[in-house]
Amino acid sequence: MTDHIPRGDRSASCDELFKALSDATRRALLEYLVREGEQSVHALTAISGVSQPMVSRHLGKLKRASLVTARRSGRETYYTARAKGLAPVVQWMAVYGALWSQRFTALEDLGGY
Amino acid sequence: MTDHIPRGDRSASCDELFKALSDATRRALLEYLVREGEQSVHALTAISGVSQPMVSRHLGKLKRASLVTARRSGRETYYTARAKGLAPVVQWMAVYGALWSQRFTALEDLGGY
DNA sequence: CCATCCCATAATCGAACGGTTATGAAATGG
DNA sequence: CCATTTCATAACCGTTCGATTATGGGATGG
Repeated sequence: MTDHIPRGDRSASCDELFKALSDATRRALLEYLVREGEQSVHALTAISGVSQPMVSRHLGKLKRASLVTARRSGRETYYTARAKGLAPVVQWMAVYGALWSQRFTALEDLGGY
Repeated sequence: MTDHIPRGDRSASCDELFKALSDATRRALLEYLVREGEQSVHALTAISGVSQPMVSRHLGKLKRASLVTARRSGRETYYTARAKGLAPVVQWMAVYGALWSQRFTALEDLGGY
């Protein structure tokens, strides 16, 4: 409330976000977390197709990009997709997508071409 | 009309798009094209902060990602931001952003900033 | 014509990246 | 306790990437 500008420390920069999303394996992990909810590294490794250390590193990047959060319980670490993480990218798309459509008067119906 | 799914041949894959958007210089070029409209490589080089060959290569990537089009006129090449290029990413965001918001019932301060 | 301008490509370099195996550190369970 | 599970980190390798300088090839204009 005291905070009009929501540029919190947990909000990643657009650059970091786009970089995090630019890898297919990372997106697959993220998509799985979105669809299935909180998952352990073990479970994510099972469906990722890459080694466990690689999964950990990918999750680390997603975490640094504020796209996931980690919860440690015993010897397992559970990762969860973070809701507000995509906000900066959504905003970027809104700004440039909007200007874009506006400039071209939306002769594109997104479905028609 | 025969085509319900907008998966046209000129539409780049999500992977290619995210990769194209993952570089700050490339995004700056794209943003400039969106704001200022069609520009020559010369003009883009002037505002990019990198060398002309690098601008050409960045534009090449944006073009391969279907985010810009090129028009050659004499010895100059004019690049234009392409409206429909962002569609796959917008769709991706819609799908996962939606599920996300739904799951967390949030999207709370997205309007705040 | 010839010098010039605009652009693209080639060669090259260092940094970053995705991936692997090996190792180590906690927590769990028999 | 000791073996095992779970995860993270380290060391390493090949590839990709961003960026540079150098080169070449078309248009342009004196």
